[in-house]
Amino acid sequence: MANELSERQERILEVIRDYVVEYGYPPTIREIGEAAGISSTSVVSYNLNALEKKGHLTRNKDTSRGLRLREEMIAIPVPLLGNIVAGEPIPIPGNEAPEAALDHVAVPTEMLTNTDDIYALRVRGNSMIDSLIADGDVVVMRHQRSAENGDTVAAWLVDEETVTLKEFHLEAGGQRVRLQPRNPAFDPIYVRADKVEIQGKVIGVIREM
Amino acid sequence: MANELSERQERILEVIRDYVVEYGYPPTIREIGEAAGISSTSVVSYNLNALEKKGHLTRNKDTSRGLRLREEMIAIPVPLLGNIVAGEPIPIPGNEAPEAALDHVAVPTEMLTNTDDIYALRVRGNSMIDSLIADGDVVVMRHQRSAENGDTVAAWLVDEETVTLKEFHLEAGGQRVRLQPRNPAFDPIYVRADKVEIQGKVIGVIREM
DNA sequence: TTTGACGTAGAACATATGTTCCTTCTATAA
DNA sequence: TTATAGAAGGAACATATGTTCTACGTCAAA
Repeated sequence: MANELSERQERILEVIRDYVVEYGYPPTIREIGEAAGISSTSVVSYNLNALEKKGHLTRNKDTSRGLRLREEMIAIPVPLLGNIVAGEPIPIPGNEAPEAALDHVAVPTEMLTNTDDIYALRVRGNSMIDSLIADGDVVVMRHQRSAENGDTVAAWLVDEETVTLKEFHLEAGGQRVRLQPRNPAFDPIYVRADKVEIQGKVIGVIREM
Repeated sequence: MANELSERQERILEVIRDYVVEYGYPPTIREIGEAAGISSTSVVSYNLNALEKKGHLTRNKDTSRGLRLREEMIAIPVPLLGNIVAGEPIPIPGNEAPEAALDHVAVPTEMLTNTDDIYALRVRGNSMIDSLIADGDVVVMRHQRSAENGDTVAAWLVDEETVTLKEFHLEAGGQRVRLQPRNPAFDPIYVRADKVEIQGKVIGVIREM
């Protein structure tokens, strides 16, 4: 029973997408109508409600431009705290200086659940190449001091005084940590558990070319 | 001369960011005022104009919620056309079936200039590991049949019947193509120019973990 | 002190924009 | 055919929302 979209509804969705991309905010009912070739505002509203019922968007009553696509195309501004270099610890998102962010990068919403403790770093140098991360990449991080097996974490190697991004595995009854590169062409590193400090979890990588 | 932001303006920017994340569209002047502790709409408007002059956002006259942050947090919905597997040619974004997209992924605006001919593919398998791309990654592509030196392209190797993502270099007076992995630990491939077909240019990679 | 730029308030105003209501048209079931 | 529901069109309406104008306080230059 009509869970598919009418041609008109497909068109409306497309119009909204295009509009948001162009202007950065959703269109009004009249703008949708104009772009979709619908003269009556009530008809647009009618179809918008139908689209909401079918789960393609959300409306906010009595609110101008008060709609949002389910596809959720909004990207979250994440503070870009600086560069990550192999020889230095990772800067922590301190409450002290939230203004310290160099800039912000847009991160696709799907990549995030809650936005607290999330920050980004631009990678300098190719020291992370064995974890498939190159010079210039942006890594999206969640700040945390512990990790579960299988997490890709930023680990501070106490002896080497180096940060590295690797897959975390606690072994030998918690005595030893295996840091597994995400690139199968490279070998894991084994370190005594007390010689590793977790600085955060890697939740995403964004590379522009 | 006052290119810095006043405390109030910082606050307004923050309010807008939070609001957009929460609702998917920008706040009204009154909503900004309420959240920032400003009683007068004209003051909000005044500071919005100041922020526009300083380049932090754009306003659209007489338009409700007609503002957009320069940081450009909108992500663009890009059609996710399918999987890329080493043994098969890359699906082309055909006008025939624009509905063929499996899904859409949000791509940070900065990654894109114009949105035509852009599509995304999910990588299956680790055959692209030498270009720092792993199983599960999403590659953002621009469809094109030619490439310039230094572009990272999706290349179809005629003899091997394989697609690979590599840096493109035309050498030997156009006779030979060098396909350079983006990972310095791997060696380049040399192919006769007529044995390579460009299928598109890689403009970005998104990895969620 | 006076002047003027800047930031702030509050109220009035104009209009941008969602909603409601009444009709009309079509298609399908009774 | 008649009845009923879905979809569409148009106009009137209510209000959400940006703009304008006047006034006030502060601060630095003249």
